[in-house]
Amino acid sequence: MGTAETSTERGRGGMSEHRRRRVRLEISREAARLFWQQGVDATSGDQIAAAVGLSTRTIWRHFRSKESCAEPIVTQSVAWEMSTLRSWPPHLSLEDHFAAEADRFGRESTALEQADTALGIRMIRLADSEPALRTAWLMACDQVEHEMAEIIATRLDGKPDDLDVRLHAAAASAALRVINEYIGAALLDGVDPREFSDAASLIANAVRRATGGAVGDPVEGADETGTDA
Amino acid sequence: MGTAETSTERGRGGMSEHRRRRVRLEISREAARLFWQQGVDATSGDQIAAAVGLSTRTIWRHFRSKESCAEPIVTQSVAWEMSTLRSWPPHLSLEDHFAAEADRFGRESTALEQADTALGIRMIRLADSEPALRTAWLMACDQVEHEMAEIIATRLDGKPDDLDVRLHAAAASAALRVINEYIGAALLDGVDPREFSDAASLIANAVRRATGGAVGDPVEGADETGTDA
DNA sequence: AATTAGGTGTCATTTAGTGACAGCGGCGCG
DNA sequence: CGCGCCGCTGTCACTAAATGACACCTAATT
Repeated sequence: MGTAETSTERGRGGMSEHRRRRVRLEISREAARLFWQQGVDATSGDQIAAAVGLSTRTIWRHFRSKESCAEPIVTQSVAWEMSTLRSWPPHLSLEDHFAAEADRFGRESTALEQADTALGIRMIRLADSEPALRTAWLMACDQVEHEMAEIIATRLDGKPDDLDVRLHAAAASAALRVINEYIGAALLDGVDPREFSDAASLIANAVRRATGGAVGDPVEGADETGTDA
Repeated sequence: MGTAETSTERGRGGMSEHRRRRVRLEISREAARLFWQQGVDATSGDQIAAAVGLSTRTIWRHFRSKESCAEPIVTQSVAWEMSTLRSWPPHLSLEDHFAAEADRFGRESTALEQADTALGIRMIRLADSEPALRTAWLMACDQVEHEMAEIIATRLDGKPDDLDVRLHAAAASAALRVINEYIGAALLDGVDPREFSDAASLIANAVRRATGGAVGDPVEGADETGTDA
Protein backbone atom coordinates (compact mmCIF):
# COMPACT_ATOMS: atom_id res chain seq x y z
CA MET A 1 0.00 0.00 0.00
CA GLY A 2 2.21 2.85 1.30
CA THR A 3 5.21 3.58 -0.81
CA ALA A 4 7.34 4.29 2.24
CA GLU A 5 6.81 4.55 6.00
CA THR A 6 10.10 6.32 6.66
CA SER A 7 10.05 8.03 10.04
CA THR A 8 8.72 11.53 10.57
CA GLU A 9 5.23 12.18 9.31
CA ARG A 10 3.48 11.46 6.07
CA GLY A 11 5.00 9.63 3.17
CA ARG A 12 3.61 11.29 0.11
CA GLY A 13 -0.07 11.04 0.95
CA GLY A 14 0.12 7.70 2.70
CA MET A 15 0.51 8.76 6.32
CA SER A 16 -2.08 11.53 6.02
CA GLU A 17 -4.93 9.38 7.31
CA HIS A 18 -3.20 9.29 10.64
CA ARG A 19 -2.71 13.04 10.53
CA ARG A 20 -6.30 13.57 9.55
CA ARG A 21 -7.48 11.67 12.59
CA ARG A 22 -5.41 13.89 14.85
CA VAL A 23 -6.77 17.10 13.35
CA ARG A 24 -10.31 15.82 13.60
CA LEU A 25 -9.78 14.90 17.24
CA GLU A 26 -8.34 18.33 17.92
CA ILE A 27 -11.38 19.99 16.41
CA SER A 28 -13.64 17.63 18.27
CA ARG A 29 -12.08 18.52 21.59
CA GLU A 30 -12.77 22.22 21.19
CA ALA A 31 -16.22 21.61 19.78
CA ALA A 32 -17.13 19.35 22.69
CA ARG A 33 -15.83 21.87 25.17
CA LEU A 34 -17.94 24.62 23.61
CA PHE A 35 -20.99 22.39 23.30
CA TRP A 36 -20.76 21.60 26.98
CA GLN A 37 -20.16 25.19 28.05
CA GLN A 38 -22.82 26.93 25.98
CA GLY A 39 -24.95 24.25 24.40
CA VAL A 40 -24.91 23.07 20.81
CA ASP A 41 -27.25 25.65 19.34
CA ALA A 42 -25.35 28.52 20.91
CA THR A 43 -22.10 27.30 19.40
CA SER A 44 -21.32 28.34 15.84
CA GLY A 45 -18.95 26.83 13.33
CA ASP A 46 -16.96 30.04 13.42
CA GLN A 47 -16.48 29.71 17.15
CA ILE A 48 -15.19 26.18 16.83
CA ALA A 49 -12.85 27.26 14.08
CA ALA A 50 -11.53 30.16 16.15
CA ALA A 51 -11.08 27.96 19.21
CA VAL A 52 -9.02 25.37 17.37
CA GLY A 53 -7.17 27.96 15.29
CA LEU A 54 -8.35 26.96 11.85
CA SER A 55 -10.48 28.65 9.25
CA THR A 56 -14.16 27.85 9.21
CA ARG A 57 -13.84 26.39 5.74
CA THR A 58 -11.40 23.83 7.04
CA ILE A 59 -13.84 22.73 9.73
CA TRP A 60 -16.38 21.87 7.06
CA ARG A 61 -13.73 20.02 5.15
CA HIS A 62 -13.25 17.71 8.09
CA PHE A 63 -16.85 17.41 9.27
CA ARG A 64 -20.03 17.32 7.30
CA SER A 65 -22.01 19.03 10.02
CA LYS A 66 -21.62 20.89 13.28
CA GLU A 67 -22.95 18.06 15.39
CA SER A 68 -20.66 15.50 13.84
CA CYS A 69 -17.75 17.45 15.27
CA ALA A 70 -18.54 15.66 18.50
CA GLU A 71 -18.13 12.18 17.07
CA PRO A 72 -14.36 11.68 17.40
CA ILE A 73 -14.21 12.69 21.05
CA VAL A 74 -17.13 10.42 21.78
CA THR A 75 -15.62 7.57 19.81
CA GLN A 76 -12.40 8.16 21.68
CA SER A 77 -14.17 7.70 24.96
CA VAL A 78 -15.03 4.13 24.03
CA ALA A 79 -11.81 3.56 22.15
CA TRP A 80 -10.11 1.76 24.99
CA GLU A 81 -12.99 -0.64 25.26
CA MET A 82 -12.58 -1.39 21.58
CA SER A 83 -8.84 -1.83 21.75
CA THR A 84 -9.35 -3.96 24.81
CA LEU A 85 -11.65 -6.19 22.82
CA ARG A 86 -9.13 -6.31 20.02
CA SER A 87 -6.34 -7.43 22.30
CA TRP A 88 -8.49 -9.99 24.06
CA PRO A 89 -6.53 -13.24 24.21
CA PRO A 90 -8.64 -16.31 23.42
CA HIS A 91 -7.87 -18.15 26.64
CA LEU A 92 -9.08 -15.41 28.98
CA SER A 93 -12.60 -14.67 30.12
CA LEU A 94 -13.89 -11.26 29.15
CA GLU A 95 -14.18 -10.00 32.71
CA ASP A 96 -10.63 -10.94 33.58
CA HIS A 97 -9.23 -9.28 30.51
CA PHE A 98 -11.35 -6.18 30.95
CA ALA A 99 -10.47 -5.88 34.61
CA ALA A 100 -6.77 -6.11 33.84
CA GLU A 101 -6.98 -3.57 31.06
CA ALA A 102 -9.12 -1.19 33.09
CA ASP A 103 -6.53 -1.32 35.83
CA ARG A 104 -3.77 -0.66 33.36
CA PHE A 105 -5.75 2.24 31.91
CA GLY A 106 -6.13 3.74 35.36
CA ARG A 107 -2.38 3.62 35.88
CA GLU A 108 -0.96 4.34 32.45
CA SER A 109 -3.34 6.75 30.84
CA THR A 110 -2.31 10.28 30.04
CA ALA A 111 -3.97 13.27 31.63
CA LEU A 112 -5.02 14.23 28.12
CA GLU A 113 -6.64 10.85 27.58
CA GLN A 114 -8.53 11.17 30.82
CA ALA A 115 -9.67 14.66 29.90
CA ASP A 116 -10.86 13.35 26.56
CA THR A 117 -12.78 10.59 28.28
CA ALA A 118 -14.43 13.08 30.59
CA LEU A 119 -15.33 15.22 27.63
CA GLY A 120 -16.81 12.21 25.88
CA ILE A 121 -18.92 11.37 28.89
CA ARG A 122 -20.24 14.90 28.95
CA MET A 123 -21.19 14.67 25.29
CA ILE A 124 -23.05 11.42 25.89
CA ARG A 125 -24.89 13.05 28.72
CA LEU A 126 -25.68 16.05 26.59
CA ALA A 127 -27.10 13.69 24.00
CA ASP A 128 -30.01 13.11 26.35
CA SER A 129 -31.27 16.64 25.96
CA GLU A 130 -29.83 17.67 22.61
CA PRO A 131 -31.21 15.65 19.68
CA ALA A 132 -28.43 16.95 17.46
CA LEU A 133 -25.85 15.34 19.72
CA ARG A 134 -27.84 12.15 20.02
CA THR A 135 -27.34 11.62 16.31
CA ALA A 136 -23.61 12.08 16.79
CA TRP A 137 -23.54 9.58 19.64
CA LEU A 138 -25.55 7.05 17.70
CA MET A 139 -23.31 7.44 14.68
CA ALA A 140 -20.28 6.89 16.87
CA CYS A 141 -21.89 3.76 18.26
CA ASP A 142 -22.53 2.66 14.71
CA GLN A 143 -18.81 2.87 14.10
CA VAL A 144 -18.22 0.83 17.21
CA GLU A 145 -20.64 -1.76 15.93
CA HIS A 146 -18.69 -2.18 12.72
CA GLU A 147 -15.44 -2.59 14.59
CA MET A 148 -17.17 -5.03 16.87
CA ALA A 149 -18.31 -7.03 13.86
CA GLU A 150 -14.73 -7.42 12.73
CA ILE A 151 -13.55 -8.41 16.17
CA ILE A 152 -16.29 -10.95 16.62
CA ALA A 153 -15.80 -12.28 13.12
CA THR A 154 -12.17 -13.06 13.74
CA ARG A 155 -12.87 -14.49 17.16
CA LEU A 156 -15.69 -16.71 15.94
CA ASP A 157 -13.99 -17.46 12.64
CA GLY A 158 -16.73 -15.96 10.49
CA LYS A 159 -17.12 -13.02 8.16
CA PRO A 160 -18.11 -9.51 9.34
CA ASP A 161 -21.23 -9.47 7.20
CA ASP A 162 -22.56 -12.84 8.24
CA LEU A 163 -26.00 -12.37 9.72
CA ASP A 164 -25.10 -14.02 13.00
CA VAL A 165 -21.95 -11.98 13.36
CA ARG A 166 -23.86 -8.80 12.62
CA LEU A 167 -26.51 -9.71 15.14
CA HIS A 168 -23.91 -10.42 17.79
CA ALA A 169 -22.08 -7.19 17.03
CA ALA A 170 -25.24 -5.12 17.09
CA ALA A 171 -26.50 -6.59 20.34
CA ALA A 172 -23.12 -6.40 22.04
CA SER A 173 -22.40 -2.84 21.01
CA ALA A 174 -25.90 -1.79 21.98
CA ALA A 175 -25.31 -3.26 25.42
CA LEU A 176 -21.99 -1.48 25.59
CA ARG A 177 -23.68 1.76 24.65
CA VAL A 178 -26.29 1.45 27.38
CA ILE A 179 -23.66 0.69 29.99
CA ASN A 180 -21.67 3.69 28.87
CA GLU A 181 -24.72 5.90 29.15
CA TYR A 182 -25.54 4.41 32.51
CA ILE A 183 -22.12 4.69 34.10
CA GLY A 184 -21.40 8.04 32.48
CA ALA A 185 -24.59 9.56 33.81
CA ALA A 186 -23.88 8.19 37.26
CA LEU A 187 -20.36 9.59 37.29
CA LEU A 188 -21.60 13.01 36.25
CA ASP A 189 -24.16 12.81 39.02
CA GLY A 190 -21.28 12.53 41.46
CA VAL A 191 -21.37 8.82 42.18
CA ASP A 192 -18.07 7.54 43.49
CA PRO A 193 -16.13 5.90 40.64
CA ARG A 194 -15.20 3.02 42.93
CA GLU A 195 -18.87 2.22 42.90
CA PHE A 196 -18.18 0.81 39.44
CA SER A 197 -15.25 -1.40 40.30
CA ASP A 198 -17.34 -4.25 38.96
CA ALA A 199 -17.73 -2.57 35.59
CA ALA A 200 -15.66 -5.29 33.98
CA SER A 201 -18.02 -8.06 34.98
CA LEU A 202 -20.98 -5.82 34.24
CA ILE A 203 -19.78 -5.37 30.68
CA ALA A 204 -18.71 -8.96 30.31
CA ASN A 205 -22.02 -10.32 31.48
CA ALA A 206 -23.98 -7.91 29.33
CA VAL A 207 -21.97 -8.82 26.25
CA ARG A 208 -22.22 -12.50 27.05
CA ARG A 209 -25.96 -12.28 27.49
CA ALA A 210 -26.49 -10.12 24.41
CA THR A 211 -24.63 -12.60 22.25
CA GLY A 212 -26.28 -15.67 23.67
CA GLY A 213 -23.03 -16.72 25.25
CA ALA A 214 -21.16 -16.69 21.97
CA VAL A 215 -18.86 -13.92 23.13
CA GLY A 216 -17.46 -13.62 26.62
CA ASP A 217 -16.00 -16.96 27.63
CA PRO A 218 -12.57 -18.30 26.86
CA VAL A 219 -12.48 -19.90 23.44
CA GLU A 220 -12.09 -23.69 23.57
CA GLY A 221 -9.40 -25.30 21.48
CA ALA A 222 -7.07 -22.36 22.06
CA ASP A 223 -3.99 -23.05 24.14
CA GLU A 224 -2.18 -20.50 26.25
CA THR A 225 0.56 -19.86 23.73
CA GLY A 226 -1.90 -17.65 21.86
CA THR A 227 -2.74 -18.37 18.24
CA ASP A 228 -3.73 -14.79 17.43
CA ALA A 229 -1.97 -11.50 18.06
CA MET B 1 -56.18 13.86 29.37
CA GLY B 2 -58.16 15.11 26.37
CA THR B 3 -61.00 17.47 27.20
CA ALA B 4 -63.26 15.73 24.75
CA GLU B 5 -62.85 12.89 22.23
CA THR B 6 -66.22 13.51 20.57
CA SER B 7 -66.18 12.05 17.08
CA THR B 8 -64.81 13.94 14.09
CA GLU B 9 -61.39 15.46 14.51
CA ARG B 10 -59.76 17.66 17.06
CA GLY B 11 -61.41 18.97 20.20
CA ARG B 12 -59.92 22.36 20.90
CA GLY B 13 -56.24 21.48 20.86
CA GLY B 14 -56.59 18.01 22.34
CA MET B 15 -56.73 15.90 19.21
CA SER B 16 -54.05 17.91 17.40
CA GLU B 17 -51.27 15.50 18.28
CA HIS B 18 -52.98 12.92 16.15
CA ARG B 19 -53.33 15.40 13.33
CA ARG B 20 -49.71 16.41 13.66
CA ARG B 21 -48.61 12.80 13.17
CA ARG B 22 -50.61 12.57 9.98
CA VAL B 23 -49.09 15.73 8.53
CA ARG B 24 -45.61 14.60 9.44
CA LEU B 25 -46.19 11.24 7.78
CA GLU B 26 -47.51 12.98 4.69
CA ILE B 27 -44.38 15.10 4.47
CA SER B 28 -42.22 12.08 5.14
CA ARG B 29 -43.78 10.16 2.27
CA GLU B 30 -42.94 12.82 -0.28
CA ALA B 31 -39.51 13.41 1.18
CA ALA B 32 -38.70 9.71 1.04
CA ARG B 33 -39.91 9.47 -2.54
CA LEU B 34 -37.70 12.37 -3.56
CA PHE B 35 -34.72 11.09 -1.59
CA TRP B 36 -35.00 7.78 -3.37
CA GLN B 37 -35.47 9.30 -6.81
CA GLN B 38 -32.72 11.91 -6.74
CA GLY B 39 -30.69 11.34 -3.61
CA VAL B 40 -30.76 13.31 -0.39
CA ASP B 41 -28.31 16.02 -1.35
CA ALA B 42 -30.09 16.74 -4.59
CA THR B 43 -33.39 17.20 -2.77
CA SER B 44 -34.11 20.61 -1.29
CA GLY B 45 -36.52 21.62 1.39
CA ASP B 46 -38.36 23.67 -1.18
CA GLN B 47 -38.89 20.61 -3.34
CA ILE B 48 -40.32 18.63 -0.46
CA ALA B 49 -42.61 21.51 0.41
CA ALA B 50 -43.80 21.82 -3.16
CA ALA B 51 -44.36 18.07 -3.46
CA VAL B 52 -46.50 17.89 -0.34
CA GLY B 53 -48.24 21.19 -1.03
CA LEU B 54 -47.09 23.16 1.99
CA SER B 55 -44.86 26.15 2.41
CA THR B 56 -41.21 25.56 3.13
CA ARG B 57 -41.58 27.29 6.45
CA THR B 58 -44.14 24.73 7.54
CA ILE B 59 -41.79 21.88 6.71
CA TRP B 60 -39.24 23.29 9.12
CA ARG B 61 -41.93 23.67 11.72
CA HIS B 62 -42.54 19.94 11.59
CA PHE B 63 -38.97 18.73 11.16
CA ARG B 64 -35.77 20.06 12.62
CA SER B 65 -33.75 19.03 9.57
CA LYS B 66 -34.08 17.74 6.05
CA GLU B 67 -32.88 14.26 6.90
CA SER B 68 -35.26 13.87 9.80
CA CYS B 69 -38.10 14.15 7.30
CA ALA B 70 -37.39 10.48 6.60
CA GLU B 71 -37.92 9.35 10.17
CA PRO B 72 -41.70 8.89 10.24
CA ILE B 73 -41.84 6.74 7.12
CA VAL B 74 -39.01 4.66 8.45
CA THR B 75 -40.57 4.35 11.86
CA GLN B 76 -43.79 3.40 10.15
CA SER B 77 -42.04 0.54 8.42
CA VAL B 78 -41.25 -1.06 11.75
CA ALA B 79 -44.47 0.07 13.36
CA TRP B 80 -46.23 -3.23 12.88
CA GLU B 81 -43.39 -5.05 14.56
CA MET B 82 -43.80 -2.72 17.51
CA SER B 83 -47.56 -3.06 17.70
CA THR B 84 -47.10 -6.79 17.34
CA LEU B 85 -44.82 -6.77 20.34
CA ARG B 86 -47.33 -4.66 22.23
CA SER B 87 -50.15 -7.07 21.56
CA TRP B 88 -48.07 -10.12 22.39
CA PRO B 89 -50.10 -12.30 24.74
CA PRO B 90 -48.08 -13.76 27.63
CA HIS B 91 -48.92 -17.37 26.94
CA LEU B 92 -47.67 -17.39 23.32
CA SER B 93 -44.15 -17.86 22.05
CA LEU B 94 -42.79 -14.94 20.10
CA GLU B 95 -42.51 -16.83 16.82
CA ASP B 96 -46.08 -18.02 16.94
CA HIS B 97 -47.38 -14.57 17.65
CA PHE B 98 -45.21 -12.93 15.03
CA ALA B 99 -46.13 -15.49 12.42
CA ALA B 100 -49.82 -14.96 13.05
CA GLU B 101 -49.51 -11.20 12.91
CA ALA B 102 -47.34 -11.26 9.82
CA ASP B 103 -49.95 -13.36 8.11
CA ARG B 104 -52.65 -10.99 9.17
CA PHE B 105 -50.60 -8.05 7.93
CA GLY B 106 -50.23 -9.71 4.55
CA ARG B 107 -53.99 -10.12 4.27
CA GLU B 108 -55.35 -7.02 5.94
CA SER B 109 -52.90 -4.27 5.16
CA THR B 110 -53.84 -1.38 2.95
CA ALA B 111 -52.12 -0.70 -0.33
CA LEU B 112 -51.01 2.57 1.20
CA GLU B 113 -49.49 0.77 4.17
CA GLN B 114 -47.59 -1.55 1.87
CA ALA B 115 -46.36 1.38 -0.19
CA ASP B 116 -45.19 3.05 3.00
CA THR B 117 -43.36 -0.09 4.03
CA ALA B 118 -41.66 -0.30 0.66
CA LEU B 119 -40.66 3.32 0.95
CA GLY B 120 -39.26 2.67 4.42
CA ILE B 121 -37.20 -0.23 3.16
CA ARG B 122 -35.78 1.97 0.44
CA MET B 123 -34.81 4.58 3.01
CA ILE B 124 -33.06 1.98 5.13
CA ARG B 125 -31.18 0.81 2.09
CA LEU B 126 -30.28 4.37 1.19
CA ALA B 127 -28.92 4.79 4.69
CA ASP B 128 -26.02 2.53 3.68
CA SER B 129 -24.65 5.08 1.27
CA GLU B 130 -26.05 8.35 2.62
CA PRO B 131 -24.72 9.24 6.08
CA ALA B 132 -27.44 11.83 6.47
CA LEU B 133 -30.08 9.14 6.17
CA ARG B 134 -28.19 6.79 8.43
CA THR B 135 -28.67 9.29 11.24
CA ALA B 136 -32.41 9.32 10.54
CA TRP B 137 -32.57 5.54 10.58
CA LEU B 138 -30.61 5.33 13.80
CA MET B 139 -32.81 7.95 15.42
CA ALA B 140 -35.88 5.98 14.38
CA CYS B 141 -34.34 2.86 15.91
CA ASP B 142 -33.69 4.84 19.04
CA GLN B 143 -37.40 5.53 19.24
CA VAL B 144 -38.07 1.83 18.78
CA GLU B 145 -35.68 1.07 21.59
CA HIS B 146 -37.60 3.29 23.96
CA GLU B 147 -40.89 1.69 23.03
CA MET B 148 -39.23 -1.67 23.43
CA ALA B 149 -38.11 -0.72 26.91
CA GLU B 150 -41.68 -0.03 27.93
CA ILE B 151 -42.92 -3.26 26.43
CA ILE B 152 -40.23 -5.32 28.08
CA ALA B 153 -40.72 -3.50 31.36
CA THR B 154 -44.37 -4.40 31.51
CA ARG B 155 -43.73 -7.95 30.37
CA LEU B 156 -40.95 -8.52 32.88
CA ASP B 157 -42.62 -6.48 35.58
CA GLY B 158 -39.82 -3.93 35.88
CA LYS B 159 -39.35 -0.24 35.17
CA PRO B 160 -38.30 1.11 31.75
CA ASP B 161 -35.15 2.68 33.13
CA ASP B 162 -33.91 -0.34 35.04
CA LEU B 163 -30.47 -1.22 33.75
CA ASP B 164 -31.47 -4.76 32.86
CA VAL B 165 -34.58 -3.63 31.04
CA ARG B 166 -32.59 -1.06 29.12
CA LEU B 167 -29.98 -3.64 28.21
CA HIS B 168 -32.61 -6.03 26.98
CA ALA B 169 -34.38 -3.33 25.02
CA ALA B 170 -31.17 -2.09 23.45
CA ALA B 171 -29.97 -5.55 22.46
CA ALA B 172 -33.36 -6.64 21.19
CA SER B 173 -34.01 -3.53 19.14
CA ALA B 174 -30.49 -3.67 17.74
CA ALA B 175 -31.15 -7.22 16.61
CA LEU B 176 -34.43 -6.13 15.11
CA ARG B 177 -32.64 -3.35 13.28
CA VAL B 178 -30.07 -5.68 11.78
CA ILE B 179 -32.74 -8.10 10.63
CA ASN B 180 -34.66 -5.26 9.05
CA GLU B 181 -31.55 -4.11 7.23
CA TYR B 182 -30.79 -7.66 6.19
CA ILE B 183 -34.22 -8.60 4.89
CA GLY B 184 -34.84 -5.17 3.38
CA ALA B 185 -31.61 -5.28 1.43
CA ALA B 186 -32.38 -8.78 0.22
CA LEU B 187 -35.85 -7.82 -0.93
CA LEU B 188 -34.51 -4.84 -2.84
CA ASP B 189 -31.98 -7.15 -4.45
CA GLY B 190 -34.87 -9.12 -5.86
CA VAL B 191 -34.88 -12.07 -3.49
CA ASP B 192 -38.24 -13.81 -3.44
CA PRO B 193 -40.20 -12.64 -0.38
CA ARG B 194 -41.23 -16.24 0.33
CA GLU B 195 -37.57 -16.82 1.03
CA PHE B 196 -38.29 -15.09 4.32
CA SER B 197 -41.29 -17.08 5.40
CA ASP B 198 -39.26 -17.97 8.48
CA ALA B 199 -38.80 -14.31 9.39
CA ALA B 200 -40.93 -14.80 12.47
CA SER B 201 -38.65 -17.43 13.96
CA LEU B 202 -35.62 -15.47 12.76
CA ILE B 203 -36.78 -12.46 14.72
CA ALA B 204 -37.92 -14.47 17.69
CA ASN B 205 -34.66 -16.32 17.99
CA ALA B 206 -32.63 -13.18 17.58
CA VAL B 207 -34.61 -11.38 20.25
CA ARG B 208 -34.46 -14.39 22.54
CA ARG B 209 -30.73 -14.66 22.13
CA ALA B 210 -30.12 -10.93 22.49
CA THR B 211 -32.01 -10.87 25.75
CA GLY B 212 -30.45 -13.98 27.16
CA GLY B 213 -33.74 -15.79 26.92
CA ALA B 214 -35.57 -13.22 29.01
CA VAL B 215 -37.81 -12.26 26.11
CA GLY B 216 -39.26 -14.68 23.59
CA ASP B 217 -40.79 -17.57 25.45
CA PRO B 218 -44.25 -17.74 26.94
CA VAL B 219 -44.30 -16.18 30.37
CA GLU B 220 -44.73 -18.67 33.20
CA GLY B 221 -47.40 -18.02 35.74
CA ALA B 222 -49.68 -16.52 33.08
CA ASP B 223 -52.79 -18.48 32.24
CA GLU B 224 -54.52 -18.43 28.89
CA THR B 225 -57.27 -16.06 29.95
CA GLY B 226 -54.82 -13.23 29.44
CA THR B 227 -54.00 -10.80 32.22
CA ASP B 228 -52.93 -7.95 29.97
CA ALA B 229 -54.56 -6.42 26.91
C1' DA C 1 15.30 22.61 -8.55
C1' DA C 2 11.22 21.08 -10.48
C1' DT C 3 7.26 18.30 -9.58
C1' DT C 4 3.41 16.68 -7.26
C1' DA C 5 -0.19 16.31 -4.01
C1' DG C 6 -2.73 17.10 0.04
C1' DG C 7 -4.05 20.61 3.49
C1' DT C 8 -5.40 25.20 4.22
C1' DG C 9 -7.05 30.13 3.61
C1' DT C 10 -10.13 33.47 1.27
C1' DC C 11 -14.14 34.87 -1.07
C1' DA C 12 -18.51 34.12 -3.18
C1' DT C 13 -22.61 31.52 -3.21
C1' DT C 14 -26.13 28.37 -2.11
C1' DT C 15 -29.25 26.38 0.97
C1' DA C 16 -30.83 24.87 5.60
C1' DG C 17 -33.19 26.68 9.33
C1' DT C 18 -35.34 30.61 12.50
C1' DG C 19 -37.94 34.91 14.01
C1' DA C 20 -41.58 37.90 13.51
C1' DC C 21 -45.92 38.99 12.04
C1' DA C 22 -50.27 38.49 9.73
C1' DG C 23 -54.26 35.72 7.97
C1' DC C 24 -57.28 31.82 8.14
C1' DG C 25 -60.45 28.66 10.30
C1' DG C 26 -62.50 26.25 13.96
C1' DC C 27 -64.39 26.43 18.51
C1' DG C 28 -66.19 28.13 22.99
C1' DC C 29 -68.68 31.58 25.00
C1' DG C 30 -71.59 35.63 25.80
C1' DC D 1 -75.32 34.94 16.06
C1' DG D 2 -71.00 37.53 16.54
C1' DC D 3 -66.95 37.91 19.11
C1' DG D 4 -62.46 36.66 20.71
C1' DC D 5 -59.22 32.89 21.49
C1' DC D 6 -56.04 29.58 19.79
C1' DG D 7 -53.42 26.78 16.89
C1' DC D 8 -51.80 26.16 12.10
C1' DT D 9 -50.01 28.06 8.01
C1' DG D 10 -48.02 31.53 4.68
C1' DT D 11 -44.84 35.45 3.67
C1' DC D 12 -40.75 37.89 4.21
C1' DA D 13 -36.50 39.01 6.13
C1' DC D 14 -32.59 37.17 8.16
C1' DT D 15 -28.84 34.13 10.35
C1' DA D 16 -25.91 30.51 9.98
C1' DA D 17 -24.53 26.07 8.02
C1' DA D 18 -22.29 24.17 4.08
C1' DT D 19 -20.17 24.02 -0.71
C1' DG D 20 -17.40 25.60 -4.95
C1' DA D 21 -13.59 27.73 -6.94
C1' DC D 22 -9.08 29.24 -6.82
C1' DA D 23 -4.60 30.27 -4.98
C1' DC D 24 -0.93 29.34 -1.73
C1' DC D 25 1.97 26.77 1.22
C1' DT D 26 4.44 22.87 2.76
C1' DA D 27 6.76 18.63 2.37
C1' DA D 28 8.15 14.47 0.14
C1' DT D 29 9.64 12.41 -4.55
C1' DT D 30 12.55 12.56 -8.30
